[in-house]
Amino acid sequence: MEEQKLEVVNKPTVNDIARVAGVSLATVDRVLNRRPGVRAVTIQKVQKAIDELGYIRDTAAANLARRRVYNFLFVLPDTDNEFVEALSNQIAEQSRNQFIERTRTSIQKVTPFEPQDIVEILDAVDGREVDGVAVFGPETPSVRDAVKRVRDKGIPVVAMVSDLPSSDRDHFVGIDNVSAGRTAAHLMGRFVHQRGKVLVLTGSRLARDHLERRQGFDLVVAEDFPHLEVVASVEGRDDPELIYKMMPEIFDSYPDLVGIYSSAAGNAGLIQFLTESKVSEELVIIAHELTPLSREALCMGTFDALISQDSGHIIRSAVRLLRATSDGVPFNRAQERIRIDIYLKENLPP
Amino acid sequence: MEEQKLEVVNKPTVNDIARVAGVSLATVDRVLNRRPGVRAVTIQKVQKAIDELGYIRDTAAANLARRRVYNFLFVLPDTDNEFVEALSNQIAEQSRNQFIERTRTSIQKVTPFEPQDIVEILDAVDGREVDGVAVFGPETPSVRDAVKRVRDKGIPVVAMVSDLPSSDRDHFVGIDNVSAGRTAAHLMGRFVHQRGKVLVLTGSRLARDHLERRQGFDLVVAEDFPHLEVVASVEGRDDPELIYKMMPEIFDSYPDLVGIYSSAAGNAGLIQFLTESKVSEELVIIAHELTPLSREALCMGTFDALISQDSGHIIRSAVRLLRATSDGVPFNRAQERIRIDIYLKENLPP
DNA sequence: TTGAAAGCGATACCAG
DNA sequence: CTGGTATCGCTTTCAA
Repeated sequence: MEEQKLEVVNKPTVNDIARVAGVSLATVDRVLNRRPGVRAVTIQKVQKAIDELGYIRDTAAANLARRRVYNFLFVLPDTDNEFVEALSNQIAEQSRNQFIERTRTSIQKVTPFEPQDIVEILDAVDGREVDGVAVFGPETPSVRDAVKRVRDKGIPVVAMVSDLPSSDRDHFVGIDNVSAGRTAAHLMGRFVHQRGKVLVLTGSRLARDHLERRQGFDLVVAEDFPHLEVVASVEGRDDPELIYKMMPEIFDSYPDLVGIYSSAAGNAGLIQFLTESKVSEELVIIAHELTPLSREALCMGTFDALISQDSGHIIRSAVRLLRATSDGVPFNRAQERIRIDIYLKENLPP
Repeated sequence: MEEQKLEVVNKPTVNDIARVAGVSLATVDRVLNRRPGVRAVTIQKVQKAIDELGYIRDTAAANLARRRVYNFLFVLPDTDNEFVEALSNQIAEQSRNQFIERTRTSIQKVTPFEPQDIVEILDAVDGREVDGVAVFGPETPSVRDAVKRVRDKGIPVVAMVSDLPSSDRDHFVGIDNVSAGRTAAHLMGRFVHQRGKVLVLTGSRLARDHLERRQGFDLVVAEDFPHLEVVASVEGRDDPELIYKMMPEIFDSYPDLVGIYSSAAGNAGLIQFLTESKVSEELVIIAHELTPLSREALCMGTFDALISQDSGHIIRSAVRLLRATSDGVPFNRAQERIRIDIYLKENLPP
């Protein structure tokens, strides 16, 4: 029959399964979605047909029929930090496209470095309203536990930017921060020609990303660049003003400072100090995240390189992962890998 | 069960338009798809309803009803070049996912640096079988004209990796190659400490990407790094053996060579020569594209840095652009921008 | 435990 | 010119 020819060319549908298995559409659907109320024998029959035909579900059609809408919640620290702002902006900008793809996103801002806040938000998550959560927050036992509780409710959670490892984690959306620190160290080692001291400006010891960066940085300097010495790192709490105030003392303490690795946020304070105080042009500065401010500093030559992660990619990736996890379908690891971007003044995006 | 709360936010459908405009579904569809046979007044009515409701078409549903299948053709040079291979592999790897998204891809290999071949393929493209074409090829007048002819048939074309500018081009999927050359120069300038000569190893003068890279490289060295001098560039035709054979003479001619910018393909020949001949460890080598071979060279310290573009991203982007153009819908510029990736041995992907 | 039938949002064919 | 209606692939009542 002609019918057979079509079967070869077109991809099989639920109707094909039903016909081959000799059951109704409803039953096929029950088996497909692991719904109860089907005899074991029937399940076998249907499963056999599914396998034989090499059935692949048409998610678009399924979502249409189901009138599925994904509701995702983003939990971000409530700072005026440019990078966090970039993430918020991306969530807003992408919301139109996400809308078209049947997903709605909302943002909850929480007090920075205040785990208890995150815990409360997470515990308040209602599975009837929220289909997935993306969190950017510190890694503390309480946060980890709260994340686990959300997952136990069957709601997928992804960690953004800073990892929140757990045995049953869904995924981490961000760069390998140890590797980012190593990269910064390599650039520092090769950009600095003379012998001297290097300072690491960090954010908070609660922030896993900051710790990892520092760790990677120290390792590589020690291994590969004997002409450099990393001095005790300074905690800037991502606070521009604090950082600005701390700088003079640092330069007094280390007259032979040849480089600064600004591994966290608060670059505004650093930039302000550097431009005001006219430090040596030789001083190599490597910072994190491409933002309007850091971009400007890079162009002016105040910064020498930037280690960055694409905020647009992070948000898209978080949404794709949440959707995939929510549907129980696989995702493309390579596509979801967030790259460690290196920016010099020559490869800035337009 | 609880009442649905977000009911208000339901997005309008064709039915809503029909109801508001007081016409039938079929008429709404005609207006929506700019089909003929509708009175101007009626069009006005419908358009008004569309605008009022803020209608956004559900592409998934439309594609379902239309049983739309996108057929895209990729035209690639027929070389054993690792980067081209990576592109082919990506096309193959992604085909499963593309299949799910109703798009089929096929590949046509053409003799490298042989414009006539591309022209023939392009002229043979049949609009009934192909919905879009992605080309990676040299920029010659004949190729440009052939591309134009394809577009005139109403078939979208995107250029990959190497741009094929034209007044009515659809899009270019790849990095800004001038900027890539500038980036390589900056790294070279900062990595090389002593004074000396730098060689640019290029591929073909037909390849626009190679030309642009060289141009950017020269510019930045001249501007910012007076301790370096760029010598006449050498054309390796992306051929490892040729490159291997040429190297000894080059080193004889320039005893004070301090760096090589391998701006094209054929790195295997360069690597082979370098490892065999034990040249100075000081020599800085910057090459293009992350491949198994170049990755190894970077890890071993044979290469100092790699400028790269993500082959997976390029293919995904080409497909998304072709689909969007084909449907006449807008796309997200930021998402489709291919980054100039810089790889050091510390930030290699796993 | 199973099936028939009514949609989801959009398109397309056939009448009128 | 315009409208009615079947259909796309899948889900979901409601009956049987």
